[in-house]
Amino acid sequence: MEINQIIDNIYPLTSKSKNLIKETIIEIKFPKGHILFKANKIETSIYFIKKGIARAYAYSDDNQITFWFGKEGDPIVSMQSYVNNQKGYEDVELLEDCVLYELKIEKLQKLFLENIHIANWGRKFSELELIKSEKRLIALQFNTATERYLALIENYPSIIQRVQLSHIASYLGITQVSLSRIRANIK
Amino acid sequence: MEINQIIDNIYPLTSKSKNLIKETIIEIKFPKGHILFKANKIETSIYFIKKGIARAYAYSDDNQITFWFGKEGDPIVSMQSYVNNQKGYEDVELLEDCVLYELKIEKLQKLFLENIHIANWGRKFSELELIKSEKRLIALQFNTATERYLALIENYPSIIQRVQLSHIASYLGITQVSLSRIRANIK
DNA sequence: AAAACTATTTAACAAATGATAAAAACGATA
DNA sequence: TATCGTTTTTATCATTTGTTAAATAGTTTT
Repeated sequence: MEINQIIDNIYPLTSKSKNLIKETIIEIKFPKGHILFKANKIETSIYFIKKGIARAYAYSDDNQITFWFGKEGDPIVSMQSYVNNQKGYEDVELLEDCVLYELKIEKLQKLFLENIHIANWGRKFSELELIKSEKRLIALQFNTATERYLALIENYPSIIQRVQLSHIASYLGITQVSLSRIRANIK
Repeated sequence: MEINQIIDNIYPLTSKSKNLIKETIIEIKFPKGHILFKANKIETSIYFIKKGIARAYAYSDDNQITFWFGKEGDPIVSMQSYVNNQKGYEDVELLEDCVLYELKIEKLQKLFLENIHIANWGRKFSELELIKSEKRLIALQFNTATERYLALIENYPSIIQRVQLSHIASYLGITQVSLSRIRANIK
């Protein structure tokens, strides 16, 4: 997805303000398997996905638990770094060859203080992420694993083709074995 | 908690900007049991809790599931109304006699467009709520019910005195019976 | 195509949680 | 204090999910 559309989908800006954001952005490619963010590190950039798919995961004991997927148009953000300038707890791995738009957090925050339209764009950005997070939280609390799996393939059918089931299982809050069972029961 | 402190805890403002927000705020009291927000309704206000405690819940089949608690200093927001001007899915019930600060969403949004400091205050507000939501999500996905219960009483010991266990159980994503079992096993 | 490696499914048993009902504890109030 | 209503705990059994290991399927490499 092109950067103009990504920016405007969050909150439409005049081309003047949009250009101020775009001047801080560079396009950058990474191969499949690249680790974009490392846990326990303060990240200095956020990204938007032009092409590709990524996951964020953290460790629980020895095993990785995926808690976020991003695809074309989605932002990749270490919230602890972005909001509090603190170390994040997640790795982000690219699951396909990716083309990303990179924004330096420092430059963006400078724009927030200088340009009210961009400040409101940044406000809207967090508001939309908050809505996503809240919906995800409620799904996890209200729905069974089977319901969450059906909702996922309903909302994003091609994820099954693009992401391996072990990652999807941990995203759903269950083991891979349990997901396999659920898939067998649905048919 | 006083409104000046609540505002400054989100993002410190000059007294001039802070006064613009404070001019839109009224203090208002409600008795225990009052239903502040109703599901399937567009809410026109957000609140901050000066004194008291509240919960948000929604229905799953016939039973209420609590997915949020708020205490002194916390905001009470129907995110769907606040962000998208759409109907929310939650009721908010006051669990004690409460003193609240009320802000009309419309007035606040007008200030966001007029005052860059307030726009950044609004940005920070959502960012902080987002961090809370993400932490909650990860706790739900990573930790067992027992761990979530222990973390809750660690972070907020007095909640056991202020909120009945059936609400806490659904907040933790388990039944009341299951929570009772967990509590019996801990001792 | 065979071999090596990885991902997914299946099986068997253990542990955690859900559902329902009854008992006990707690609070409010007459 | 006795009674009524509500909340919490306990008990029992069913269901779901976890754990471990082995089997199968799918991919990549040689």
